Amino acid sequence: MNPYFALFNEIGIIAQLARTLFETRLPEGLTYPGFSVLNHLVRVSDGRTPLAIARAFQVPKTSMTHTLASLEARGLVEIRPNPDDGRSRCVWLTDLGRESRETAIAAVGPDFEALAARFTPATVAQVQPFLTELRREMDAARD
Amino acid sequence: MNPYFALFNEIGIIAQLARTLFETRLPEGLTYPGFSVLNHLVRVSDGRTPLAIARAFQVPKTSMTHTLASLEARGLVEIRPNPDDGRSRCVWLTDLGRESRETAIAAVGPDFEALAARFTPATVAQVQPFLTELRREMDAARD
DNA sequence: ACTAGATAATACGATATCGAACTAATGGAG
DNA sequence: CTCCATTAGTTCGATATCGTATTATCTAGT
Repeated sequence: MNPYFALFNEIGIIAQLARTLFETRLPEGLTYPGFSVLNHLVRVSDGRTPLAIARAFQVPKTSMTHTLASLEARGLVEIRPNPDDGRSRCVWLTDLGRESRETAIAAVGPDFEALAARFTPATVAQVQPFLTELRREMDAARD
Repeated sequence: MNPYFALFNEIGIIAQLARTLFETRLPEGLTYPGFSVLNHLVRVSDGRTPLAIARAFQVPKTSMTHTLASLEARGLVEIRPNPDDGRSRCVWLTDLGRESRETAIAAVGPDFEALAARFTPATVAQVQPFLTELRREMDAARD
């Protein structure tokens, strides 16, 4: 089998397994995409527009509208007008949103520990650069 | 950031990018999950039950019912009674199903080639064992 | 052989995803 | 300043996903 095809096959399965596992740990009502958005906002700082977030995740903006509406309804983010652009809006994390992210991350702690027993952080660190480079490359390729 | 968390984060993004890219290449009407099932049946041989396939993909069996119904409606698989178990059924690839898989794989050929320009098969082969092992481990962990 | 619990698959309803069409605001060309 | 092509976001409809409940069948214990 084509080695690239095999690579993506494996990556796809791992992503699916990780997602399913993670979802069982998430607090009630918080979805995986919802969590991902919270996490993204913490990592790159909030105040982003819905479109910028949609692009970061490579999902249609309509999907992001839906995800954000759900997060807002649960009080995990606040969406306010963009002072620089009347068409646009800015997404801000609430304290509850930050807490929910922390809680979710803490909840998978034991899973990570189980994994650490089998794969040392050093081993993981060895693969990380390749994956980061691959992601960057693919990210750049879509235009 | 936790190295394991970062790892899955990266893997999740790559899977998403690969999926989106792949979907644009698929023949009309064939979905990504649909293709994945065809591919799975070719790789591990067909005649599997819906439940076995659902487990292999770590998706609920109701989802697989839906995916298989769609594949069957398009004539890509045939679903026949399981001679060994009256409750169950077996999924068989049709010639058209095999062809569709081939076509889909061929359609991403150019993308793979573009990738090969940046990542040699040797580099990929270097990372593959880690990913395979990780997948195997996570697969075994769910019970 | 009979019954109780387990298992394979489906039906149904709620939610998620996403393309196409729409609305509102922006910003550049004249 | 006035158009108008572009852009941000939403609405709507079609399809996908998945949890719960249901039906049919199997299997183990008696």
